[in-house]
Amino acid sequence: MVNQDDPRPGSEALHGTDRDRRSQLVDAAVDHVAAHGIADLSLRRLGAAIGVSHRMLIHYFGSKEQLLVEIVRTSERRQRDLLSRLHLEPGLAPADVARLLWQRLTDPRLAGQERLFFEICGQALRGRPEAAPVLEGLVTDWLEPLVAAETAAGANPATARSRARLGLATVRGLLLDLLATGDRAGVDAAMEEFLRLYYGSDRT
Amino acid sequence: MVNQDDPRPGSEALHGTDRDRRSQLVDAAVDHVAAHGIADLSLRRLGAAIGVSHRMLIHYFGSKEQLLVEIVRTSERRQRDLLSRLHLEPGLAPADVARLLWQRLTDPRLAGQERLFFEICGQALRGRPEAAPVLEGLVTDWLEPLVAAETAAGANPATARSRARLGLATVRGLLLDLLATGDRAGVDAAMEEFLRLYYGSDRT
DNA sequence: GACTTCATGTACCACACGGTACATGCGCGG
DNA sequence: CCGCGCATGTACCGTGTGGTACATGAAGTC
Repeated sequence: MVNQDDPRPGSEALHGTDRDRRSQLVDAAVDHVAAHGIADLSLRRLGAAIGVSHRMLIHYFGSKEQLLVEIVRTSERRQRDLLSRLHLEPGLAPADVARLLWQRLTDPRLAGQERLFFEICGQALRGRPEAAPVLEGLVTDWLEPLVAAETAAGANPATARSRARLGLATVRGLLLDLLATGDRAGVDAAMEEFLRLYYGSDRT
Repeated sequence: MVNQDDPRPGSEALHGTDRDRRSQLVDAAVDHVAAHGIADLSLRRLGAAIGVSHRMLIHYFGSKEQLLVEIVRTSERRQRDLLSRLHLEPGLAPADVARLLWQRLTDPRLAGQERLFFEICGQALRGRPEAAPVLEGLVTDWLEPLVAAETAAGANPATARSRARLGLATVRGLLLDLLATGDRAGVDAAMEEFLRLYYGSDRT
């Protein structure tokens, strides 16, 4: 009765509702963080925002650090889901696939997530531990499918890797531009210019 | 004798040594911030690091906010100086100019500054007020010289703008890739691929 | 040589933070 | 109906923060 908190939340002691509550909390936390940033997050404010006392966040996640790890992981998963959920009808030209992907990425409803992405990058580059694992997958995780697409399109492996890396970097750079300036038309035009260079001027 | 601090540092009351001291402090602060990040900066730690009491930082800058403004502004100025100090001998092909600029930007000694750039971006995208002014100049300030270079190379204005925007975004995306992965060779290869697409395969 | 000015330091304040101890109350097994 | 386990809340603690009041001492002035 002295200490009734399970010191190992997430262990086998958690079943059913408890696990549900936990993921429900982390979902709400990601939403809040996508909207308000991760920089000056405090357990108290987060708790107040999602309707729980900061005590419970500690209870479910052990510490602020672990909660942040969970938030970052979940946010990453959401990002990746967005790509994998992109089921394309076959017969589309690569340039059109890219254009479609760009359209989805720049959906204003995703702006919060994209901002969060760059914010987490900034923190991770500083060595903030809970954001550091992101750096690993930041490039490589996205590279694999892109390389696959390039090789399928007939590029030799080395070129495919460079081209994939280039495409990823350009998309991110333009995304940053869009978030900073909000100049949708200008950024879209730059993207079109890129597609022209990347896939050739003929849209097959 | 009650309050001997000038409430308006930077006003006409500051002359000579005072102003020098101030800029000396902000220089040291930028160095420290480039090395240790801006996220969890505290006046006390910064003061200890650069050899001054946190009291004096308040004295010279009025508040932490204003100090951060100064730091960001100075860091920006340094970045831009880096570009303008790039006096190139004429007769270089645009692709070679770009390659040279890329070499300088990716100098490991600049890694701290580059990281700081992305960190500030992340914060600014969140609406942190002292970083917000950065967003304005983040694209446009760099676009002007690039557009000038493109038009000089014979592109029509609209295309020049899109191409400039694209080049800037790609450089930044690849810079982020480099900082995250450290894979210098891979990123350089992607850059070469971009230059090939951007300026054509022939290196005049 | 007394007076003033001002840069700098020391000690302090109120506050918000992460984290902990303890209370409370709900839901379920007997 | 009881009793226990557990989710949740409240009150607290130590710490570090930005910012302020006041002390101190070294220059410069008349």
